Amino acid sequence: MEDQSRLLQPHPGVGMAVHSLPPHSQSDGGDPEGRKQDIGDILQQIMTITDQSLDEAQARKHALNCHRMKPALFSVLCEIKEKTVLSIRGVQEEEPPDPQLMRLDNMLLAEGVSGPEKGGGSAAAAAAAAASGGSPNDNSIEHSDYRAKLSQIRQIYHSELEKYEQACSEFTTHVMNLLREQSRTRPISPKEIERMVSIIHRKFSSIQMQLKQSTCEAVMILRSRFLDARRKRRNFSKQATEVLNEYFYSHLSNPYPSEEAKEELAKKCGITVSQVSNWFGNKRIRYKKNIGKFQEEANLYAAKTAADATTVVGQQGSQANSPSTPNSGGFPAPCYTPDRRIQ
DNA sequence: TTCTATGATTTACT
DNA sequence: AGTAAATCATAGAA
Repeated sequence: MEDQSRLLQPHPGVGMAVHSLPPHSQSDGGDPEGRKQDIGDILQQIMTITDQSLDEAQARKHALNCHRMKPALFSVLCEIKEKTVLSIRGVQEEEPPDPQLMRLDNMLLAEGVSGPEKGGGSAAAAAAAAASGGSPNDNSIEHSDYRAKLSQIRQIYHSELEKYEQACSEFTTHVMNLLREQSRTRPISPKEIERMVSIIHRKFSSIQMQLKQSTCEAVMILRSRFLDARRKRRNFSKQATEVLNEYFYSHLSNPYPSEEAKEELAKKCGITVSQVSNWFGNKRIRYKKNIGKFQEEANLYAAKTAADATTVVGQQGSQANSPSTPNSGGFPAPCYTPDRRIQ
């Protein structure tokens, strides 16, 4: 605290620079030549202080500190300082927020890497789902995989960030202590300390920026891999296709399975409900577009269901609960409508 | 390599 | 929300 009060305070009793030395310096014989010699000596000592060993330098420093001319020299330094500080001031003050950094921050926030952790990274999953426009309830395997990888990235990011912050604050306090220590021998304004701190922070934030950049890259790579995986098409098993086709052709007049039916089909085929929906969507449109092409297939499945029906009918009586007649043979171009199905 | 089949995605509509 | 229609992208056949 005592140091602080000393910062840049013109030494009491000392007015202007070299010309007004403390009175007792003049009692040194009052010889101008001798005084010049004296100052020259001191300056010489200061200049050569770096050439000495540490112990010598410490001793010298102490000696200089106690020198009777020290206050005068100190005040000179203060004055010089005051002038230079004035010229520095204003040159660098404003710190415009880096657009690049803001972009990175925004992206990390959007991806759920930075910002508050929401229950098990669901924010990230939601963000991914929203970004890809996919239905959020399927692809659970990929989703969990993606989430796991993302939370890993998140973890690394945060631990690194913490490390940087710790290092930064450690370094800052170290430098501040150093400056405070130095303020015993040279005048250091609080402004200067502030400046130094901001320089340090800038340096560290540029390192942080690198971290953010590489984190963003990692997320991008993960994202693209994830999306690629989703886009990668795997044909359904023969058996699954058979089950779906069976349903489709036996419900040809109304090939719109209910939610329950879809679930059942999904279970039978080992695929998701939205895959079933996709399949029926594709099938309807493709069948409608080119009925002729599907004729053979239709006949095949019609015969199949008919055969199945007869075996069941044998025991049950009239027609099985197949809701529509699998009008085998000539397929009239059915005109599907989502609400009142066939027209 | 090209072509076709097919699962997934996108867009627009109701 | 569910669908039609167009489109994308890849698997698998030729």
